[in-house]
Amino acid sequence: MKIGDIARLAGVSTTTVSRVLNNSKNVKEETRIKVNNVIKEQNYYPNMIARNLSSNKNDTIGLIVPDIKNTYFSKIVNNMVTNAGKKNLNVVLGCSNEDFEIQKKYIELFIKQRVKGIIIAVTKNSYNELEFFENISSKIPVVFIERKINSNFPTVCFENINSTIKSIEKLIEKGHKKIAFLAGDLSISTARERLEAYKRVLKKYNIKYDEKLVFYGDFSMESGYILAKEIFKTNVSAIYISNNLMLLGFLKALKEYKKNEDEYLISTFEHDEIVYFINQDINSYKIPFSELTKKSMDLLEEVSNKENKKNLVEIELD
Amino acid sequence: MKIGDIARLAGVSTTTVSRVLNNSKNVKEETRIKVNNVIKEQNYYPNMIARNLSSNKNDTIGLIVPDIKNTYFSKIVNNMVTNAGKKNLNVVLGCSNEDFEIQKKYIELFIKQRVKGIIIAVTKNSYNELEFFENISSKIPVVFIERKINSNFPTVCFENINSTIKSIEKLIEKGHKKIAFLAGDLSISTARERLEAYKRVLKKYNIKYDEKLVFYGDFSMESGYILAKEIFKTNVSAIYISNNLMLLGFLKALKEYKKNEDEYLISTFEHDEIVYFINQDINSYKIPFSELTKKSMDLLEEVSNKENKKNLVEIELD
DNA sequence: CTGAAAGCGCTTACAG
DNA sequence: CTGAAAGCGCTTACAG
Repeated sequence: MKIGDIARLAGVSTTTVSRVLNNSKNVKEETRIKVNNVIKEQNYYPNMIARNLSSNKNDTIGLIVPDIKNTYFSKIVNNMVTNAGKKNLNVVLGCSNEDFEIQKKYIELFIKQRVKGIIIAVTKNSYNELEFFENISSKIPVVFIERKINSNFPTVCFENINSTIKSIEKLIEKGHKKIAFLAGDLSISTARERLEAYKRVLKKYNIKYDEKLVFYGDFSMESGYILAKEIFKTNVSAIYISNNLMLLGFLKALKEYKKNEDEYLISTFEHDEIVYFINQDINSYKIPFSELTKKSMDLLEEVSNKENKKNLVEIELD
Repeated sequence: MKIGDIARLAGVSTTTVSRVLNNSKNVKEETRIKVNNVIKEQNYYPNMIARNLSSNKNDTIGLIVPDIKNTYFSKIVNNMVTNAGKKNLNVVLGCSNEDFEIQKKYIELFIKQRVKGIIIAVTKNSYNELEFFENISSKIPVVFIERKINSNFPTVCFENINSTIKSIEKLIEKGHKKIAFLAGDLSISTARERLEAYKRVLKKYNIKYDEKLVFYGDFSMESGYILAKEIFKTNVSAIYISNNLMLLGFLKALKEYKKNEDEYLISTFEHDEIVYFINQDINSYKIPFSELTKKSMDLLEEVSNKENKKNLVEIELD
């Protein structure tokens, strides 16, 4: 069943059927009804492949995330798919698993697919590959989300520095001066920014920066678990943990070592609802993922039309 | 940059470029090299939209899941995308959120997109809509995963009944005769099959089926939480919980009521790694998600070629 | 081993 | 308000 069949059955030209399909103004009401009836009767679905080719448009966007098993990213995926669906846009998904080569493969796949654009939360170390991303961006609209690679590229992310400062202030307000910091993988912008925030807030409160209180991890549960054991050896009782997975690793260690829940006061950026089952008192943000996905789709649209005024959209948290 | 440009620059016809692009046999080595050089130089990516239209093929598959925030399904998505990527197939994703109308919208979107086929874990109650699915299946290859709707439709899922029987036997082996059962949403096949298994295993061990020990939930965390409180009123100490989310709800209640961890012996179908942080002693399966996704893609291929011998592929667990 | 030409199923100026 | 015809960027018999 193709547009020509509908045309024949309705006794009109394919042009007219196309107009009806696209809700074009210039169709007599009577004709429109006649055509729509045939479409209904035949249960006809227009071929978007053909439409996209001839109109040089595309209604699918490519989304690439580094780790969909991490609930932080599965929430992003969920929101993106849902918000895209509302606009009748499809989402093709790539999971890079933090591997640059796999990420590259998905990007190429999506370029060949001539998707409307690519929205990407890059793998670690991607900020070393600016040339690659410049090249890609010249072939297809690209919007970076969650993780920045460079201020020249269109990016939508959450405001990290002030948000993290506020989180750490909550610890200070409770009287803590010795605050441990669990850093994420510093080849990822969010990890760097959160560490920067730690340094700034200490300065703000005239607390001396102590290198021994900074523990370098990699955003994984494993590293949170390992570093927890290091922290147990110190006498700190307040901690900022740089992401949800490291928090889980930390909590796991807490449990294994039969530590009391309130032995540590913890702040983190975001954590899964699941954590409420373990410890109620962790300070974190409720992250507006839906806003992130909407704004990234908006920016993608602007980039497509080469009308993006600003490249960096930062979403404030509270 | 299109195939004609490459042809011109290489001094050959578009036919030849197309042959090179598709690794066709009949091209002189010299020509192939010449063409490939131009492709490299121009950083040319063939337009798959056009290829798909003219060859009447498609290299993307549509995947629809009911709830991607549930780690059970995000694991399926992750494995599907990864395994598809290895075959250079794209995956467009739909998240139905257990809503039949949304599911329908994604299906129609994917049909219009003329995807290679649809792999779907249906929403609850979908088994009431056989006519709809028959209709769809006549337009596009469809493979059902995880949840069955009817034995006439191509389906890949995990073996539920014997697997659940074995899980419950583990409780019986430890001397338990009074075993509570937390049922999932019975409009979903997996919930029905697990309940059936419960009945069968009781019969097998000559344990009287006691309606009061069956608690009807809906697969949600919330319902696990609520039913836990009911269970606390009874004197059972062994429980089968029908899925991962209900387990979490149960554990949450356990914690809130300051129950001892070993007060209940629990079996379940699958649970997130996260549960190890809460309770080490829960009996469950390690689910081979990768196998599910591979077999569903294989079956989709067979269905496409109308050469599927059997409609139901059940994956045994151990 | 190579190429001219028709065709995939749509859209879109253009003409009326 | 409607339609004939060209075009989107490929593939694929067919002929040589």
